[in-house]
Amino acid sequence: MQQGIHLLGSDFFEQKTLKVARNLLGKQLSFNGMKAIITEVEAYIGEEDPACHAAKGKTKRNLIMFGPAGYSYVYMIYGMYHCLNFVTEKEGFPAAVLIRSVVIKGVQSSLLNGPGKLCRYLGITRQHNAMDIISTFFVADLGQKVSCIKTPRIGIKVGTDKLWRFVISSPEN
DNA sequence: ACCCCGATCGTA
DNA sequence: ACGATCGGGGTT
Repeated sequence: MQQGIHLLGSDFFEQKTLKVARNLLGKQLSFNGMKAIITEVEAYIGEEDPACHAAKGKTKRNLIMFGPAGYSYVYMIYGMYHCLNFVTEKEGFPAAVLIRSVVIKGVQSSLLNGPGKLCRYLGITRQHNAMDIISTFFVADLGQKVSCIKTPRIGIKVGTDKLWRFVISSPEN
């Protein structure tokens, strides 16, 4: 990788999920030779969060969410799409951040502005579940400061009372 | 074996 | 507003 770029490891992800989510905005993710800036995320936090996949306890699918921070959680949705998440918080506490939108230089935003779309474009599938983030997605802090807005999460029927969606509102100060 | 549902997306 | 499409998870 380039010099001066700091890759985010388990120390970054093993924090409160809302903090991780907010701080993932503006970070760079590298996959299949493409560099994507994260512009929209959502937090899913614990068994008390009805929208979290861990709300009904541990299953084969959501097992990785119960493990230590710093691993990917990729699942298939609606039989056609995949969603990329980064597991957060301490082992035993199931939580993750869903990557909902990214931008890639020179790529139409319409191909990247949705969790299913960005996985399709980047080539992320279930085989990328439970991977070590630092050596698979190379999430990097480029030192870019961004501001953001908070909104309710999208596309869910429960848990819409929480403002757990974070979107970049302006690229720089 | 069967049924229901979904952290989506494209089309209408 | 709606259908595509199929794996996960619970139930019979």
